[in-house]
Formats: sequence, C-alpha cells, structure tokens
Amino acid sequence: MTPSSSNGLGLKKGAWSEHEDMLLKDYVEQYGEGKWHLIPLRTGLNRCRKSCRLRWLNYLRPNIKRGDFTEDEVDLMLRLHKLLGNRWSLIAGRIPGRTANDVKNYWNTHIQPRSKQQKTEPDADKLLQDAPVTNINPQPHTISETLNLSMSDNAQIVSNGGGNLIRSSNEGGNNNFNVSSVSPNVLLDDKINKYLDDLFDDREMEIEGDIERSFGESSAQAEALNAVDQKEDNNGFFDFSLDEIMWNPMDSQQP
DNA sequence: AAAACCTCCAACCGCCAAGCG
DNA sequence: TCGCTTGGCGGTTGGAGGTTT
Repeated sequence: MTPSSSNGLGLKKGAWSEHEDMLLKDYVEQYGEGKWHLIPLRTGLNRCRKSCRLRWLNYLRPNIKRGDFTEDEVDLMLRLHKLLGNRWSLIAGRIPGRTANDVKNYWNTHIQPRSKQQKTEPDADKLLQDAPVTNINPQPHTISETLNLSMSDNAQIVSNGGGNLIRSSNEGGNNNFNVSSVSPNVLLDDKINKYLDDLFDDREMEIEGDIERSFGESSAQAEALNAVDQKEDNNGFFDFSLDEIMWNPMDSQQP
C-alpha cells in the first residue's frame, strides 16, 4: 500500500488527501450515504466505491470518537464479543461513536494478544508469581460524565466526582455495603482477565455445546441478537444492564 | 545518534447476501 | 431461475510513528 499507488483501472489507492476527504464529505452532504458507485461520476474523485464507503464510515462520518477506549466501552465490548463473536459491526453499533474497524483493531491489538498468550502459556500464573511484584496504586483518572453503568442489582460502579471510580456491593441485599475505590485501569485489567478466564472455562464450553445441541447454533444466536435489538433505543444507544446482555437463552427466566 | 524492533490503525482484499432485470 | 451489480462484512496487510537497544 503505497501512498499514491493506483490499480489497473487507474483508481487511486492508499492514504486519502484532505482534498479527497472534502470531495467525499461534500458528496455525502449533498446526496446522502449510499450510491457509492456514483461518487467518481459526481465528484471526480478517483477512488473505488469500497474505498469511498470505508473512508466515510471509518473516518469522515460525524460523531466518530477518537482516542483510547474508555473502561466502560471495553467492558461492553468484552461482553458483546462473548455474546456475538467477531461480529464487529454489531458490536460497534452498540458502542456509540466507535466504528467496526475501531473495535476490530482494538480487539486485535489489545485483547487477542493476551488471549493467545494465556492459551499458549498455561503456566502464566506461575510466571506471574515469579515475576517481580508491582504494586498497583489507584491513579487519578478523568472519566466521561455520562458513565452510568448498571452492573447488576447488587454491584455498581459510579464516579465519586473526584476522578476515581467507586465499586460498591450489597451482599445478599442486607444493606451492608462494601465500598472500595479502584482505578479504571485496574478495573479494565480485572475485566479483561475475567473475560479470558471465562473464555477458557471448560464448563462454559460444555454449556455452549448444550445450547447448540438444544436449539441449534443459529437459533440461539438469533434469540440473543433479538434480545439485544429489542433493547436498542431510537438513538442507537443501548438501554439495558450488562447482566441483561449476558442473559443466557438456556436460563428459564429472562432478566 | 542511529539502527532495529514494536505497536497501532487506516486501508485494502476477498467473500457473501440482497436486490434487480 | 440466473447472472449481474451493489452494499456490507471480517480478515489481513503494511506504513507511520514510537520505543528500545
């Protein structure tokens, strides 16, 4: 992929220039999304339809978020991936401002390497024990004000207004709350590690096997997808608790 | 200071499904 | 029904920039 290479048809490939971005933006503002094949005709842009569509979806579209994924975005991604697999567009559709490419890239660079490492190094725990101990101290961290994750009925994560997160739990509903302050980074590691633990949990494999035997894979998946779709509000934002995402069709009671 | 190595992510590729004549 | 076109998706690549040696 050279910056200004072209294919056999004379179509330009590689990185987009500001001028090309402007042409594409103008086209979409005037004609709307779709009809990508008409772009070269109407704008003189020497790019193939696929390239135009991708550029718009992954870069030029309004409201695309840039920068690191937040802790709640990663948490949601992990859970949705567990439910949906590598269906990046579906996952991205439920993380506002993130594109399928963003999600896929993040997964491939941050999550997958750890997953592979854990798979190929069964003695990872021992190695960690032998490694020099690092004390992880809570660090001040700015988070989005809109963060309001509902984890479950008896465990919540909220901002304390001072930049740190508070994890609270109400064990057994007896009004005895355990509250601890944790940094988002630690939470993130917790969640990723928890996910990876679950991923290789033999019992879970058995359960999934049961689902496929009982319903057929497509049926279980469709049911799960419907559950997610029904919860989507008009703005494309999700309106369900994380426990609900993890609802298992095998469970007798839906949350 | 510079070479080697690593990480990230924008962009490309090939495939598939839907729509249409 | 068949073949073509188009939109869309997931997997992969490779260049840019950062980090380490």
